[in-house]
Amino acid sequence: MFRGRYEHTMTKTGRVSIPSKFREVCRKKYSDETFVITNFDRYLIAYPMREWNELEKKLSKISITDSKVTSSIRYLMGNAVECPIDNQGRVLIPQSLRSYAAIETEVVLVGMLKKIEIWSKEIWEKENGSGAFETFIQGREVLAGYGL
Amino acid sequence: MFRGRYEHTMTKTGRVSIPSKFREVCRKKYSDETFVITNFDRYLIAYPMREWNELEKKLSKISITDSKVTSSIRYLMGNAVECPIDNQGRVLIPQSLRSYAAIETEVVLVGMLKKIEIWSKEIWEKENGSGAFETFIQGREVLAGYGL
DNA sequence: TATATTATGGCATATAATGGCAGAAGATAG
DNA sequence: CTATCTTCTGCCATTATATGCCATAATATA
Repeated sequence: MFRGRYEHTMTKTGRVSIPSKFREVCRKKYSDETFVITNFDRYLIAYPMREWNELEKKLSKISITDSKVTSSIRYLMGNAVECPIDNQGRVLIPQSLRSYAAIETEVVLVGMLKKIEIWSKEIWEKENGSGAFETFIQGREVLAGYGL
Repeated sequence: MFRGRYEHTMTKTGRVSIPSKFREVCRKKYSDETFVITNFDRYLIAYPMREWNELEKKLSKISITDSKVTSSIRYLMGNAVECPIDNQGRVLIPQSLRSYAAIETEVVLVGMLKKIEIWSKEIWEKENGSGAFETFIQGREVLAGYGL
C-alpha cells in the first residue's frame, strides 16, 4: 500500500517524479507502472491502473437513465487521465489537471493506501499545515474502532 | 475505455480532431476507427461502431407496441451518422448534428467509458462548469456502493 | 570511499492539433 | 442535361505539446 509524504518539484513541461517507494508498490503489488490521475477537491488523486479499471467496470454497468449519476460519472471520467511512468520514473500531469489543482512547481505526494494524492505545496500547507494535528485528534476516535 | 476531457476547436468545414487517447482506444480495443454519432440531450454522443451495433441489436428486440419507445428509437436512429476518422485523426460532424448541439467552434470532448460525449463549450460550461464538484459530491453517494 | 539509485534539468525529436487550400463529389437551379 | 454552388475530403504546413534520452547533482547503500 502507498504510504508516506514526499515533496518534489515539477519540471517546466509538467513532469513529476514518482517517489521510488511508490514505484516499488506499483511494480510489486500491481506489476504495472501506470496511474490514472483525476481531480478531487483541491488536489489530484492517482490510482494504479488496476484499481481504476475495477472502478470503471462497475460504473459501466450502471444504466444511463439517472442523470445525477450520469453527471457524477461524467465528472469522474472526464477528469481522469492515464499517466504512465516514464523511464526516469516520472509522470506527465496534463495542463488541465495542473491548473485545476493549482500546481505550479512545488508538489506534495501523499501515500493513501490504494491511491496517491498529489497536492500543490501551497494548498497542502494551508489545509494540512498547522492545525492538522488537532484535526487528527478529532478524527482519531473513529479510527480507534479499527485497531489504532 | 474512454476517459478524459479535451477542448478542441472545430474547423470552418465542421471537422473536429479526436483526441489521440480516444483514437488509441479505437485502435486497440475496437480495431476500428469509425464512430456512430447521434444527438442525445444538449450534446452529441459518439459510439465506436461495435458498441453501436450491440446497441442496435438490443433495440431490435424491443417489441414495437409502445409508441413512445418507438419514437425514441426513431429519434436515436434517425439522427445517427457514421463518421470515420480521417488520416489527420478528425471526424466530420454533419451540419444537422452541429446545429442540434449548438456547436460552432469550441468543442468539449468527454470520455464516458464506452462512448464519447461531444459538447459545445458554451453549453458545457453552463451545465458542468463551476458547481460540478458539488454535484459530484451529491451524486457520489450513489456511486459509493460501486467502490469509490 | 566507491557504487548505485533517485530526483530533476535540458534538449532533441516525435506526435498532436488545427488552419488553409484545392480538387472531388454531390446538390440545386436554370 | 449542364452550369454553378455547396459541401466533403485529402493533403500540406505550422505550432504547440508530449516524449525519449542524456547529463548532473544529491542521496542512499554496500
